Amino acid sequence: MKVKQIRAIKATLDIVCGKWKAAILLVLVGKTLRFSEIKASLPKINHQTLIKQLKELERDGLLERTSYDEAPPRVEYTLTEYGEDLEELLTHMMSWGEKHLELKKQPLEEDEVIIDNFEEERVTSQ
Amino acid sequence: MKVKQIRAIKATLDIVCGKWKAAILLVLVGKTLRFSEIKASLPKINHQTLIKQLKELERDGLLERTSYDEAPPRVEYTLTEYGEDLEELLTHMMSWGEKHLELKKQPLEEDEVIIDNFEEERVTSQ
DNA sequence: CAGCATCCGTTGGGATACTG
DNA sequence: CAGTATCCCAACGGATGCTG
Repeated sequence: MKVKQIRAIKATLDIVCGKWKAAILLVLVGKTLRFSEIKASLPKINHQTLIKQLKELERDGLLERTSYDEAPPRVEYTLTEYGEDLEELLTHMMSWGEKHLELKKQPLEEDEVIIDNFEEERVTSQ
Repeated sequence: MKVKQIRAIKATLDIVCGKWKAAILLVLVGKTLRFSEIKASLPKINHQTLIKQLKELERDGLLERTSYDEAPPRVEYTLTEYGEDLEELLTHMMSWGEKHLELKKQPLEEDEVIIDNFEEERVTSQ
């Protein structure tokens, strides 16, 4: 076992493990959205929290922020190459998570709506 | 965008995002280890913390705990099918993380030793 | 050896209010 | 509209001490 490996994994997790990080990234895949549009896609996220998480994602090089000097202000966010690369990984996580949730006898309902509150009661099952 | 997808991803992240979870899982891949052996592989982890994280991983169905009624006590941990399935995902995370770390001009040094302290100073680069 | 109970400091998400 | 500046609280990792 190499430290190298676990370091790389931790690096990934540190970036993606924020409560809304994955959702934000998914929303932005293949698109360029304004702050308000992201917010609209994630109704339950706190305004301030969204700003923080976007900043972190920007700092970590996953997305690019473009600020237009207008009134009213307009700011757009796009995934960088590395952000887009993450989609594949997120899909992978999704596959595993689905299988695991089914195992736990917590079948997911079909749901076509926009991302709303995906957290809710996480069954701690103890 | 479906709530379903992000829920599955969150389920995965919730399980894997503990500070030592990934390391513990990696150590256990393909093996059956005693508590003390896991502890020995992860010198920097706190005794109590390891117990907690193992319990969570057990609760989440990733590993199985076998307690032998002996003196001194002996307890062994093995990955379940679902735990083993995670290896592929962890490898995927590793690939992405390596690429990302290289981008950040923080090349990783080769290191053949056992998992030690892989965290240390995470360069926040701001 | 493995585990429990307890306490503690830090952190991260969230709420609120205010700016250009 | 987008962002800053604070404050708050719950949760987690970690430290210590005790048990069979």
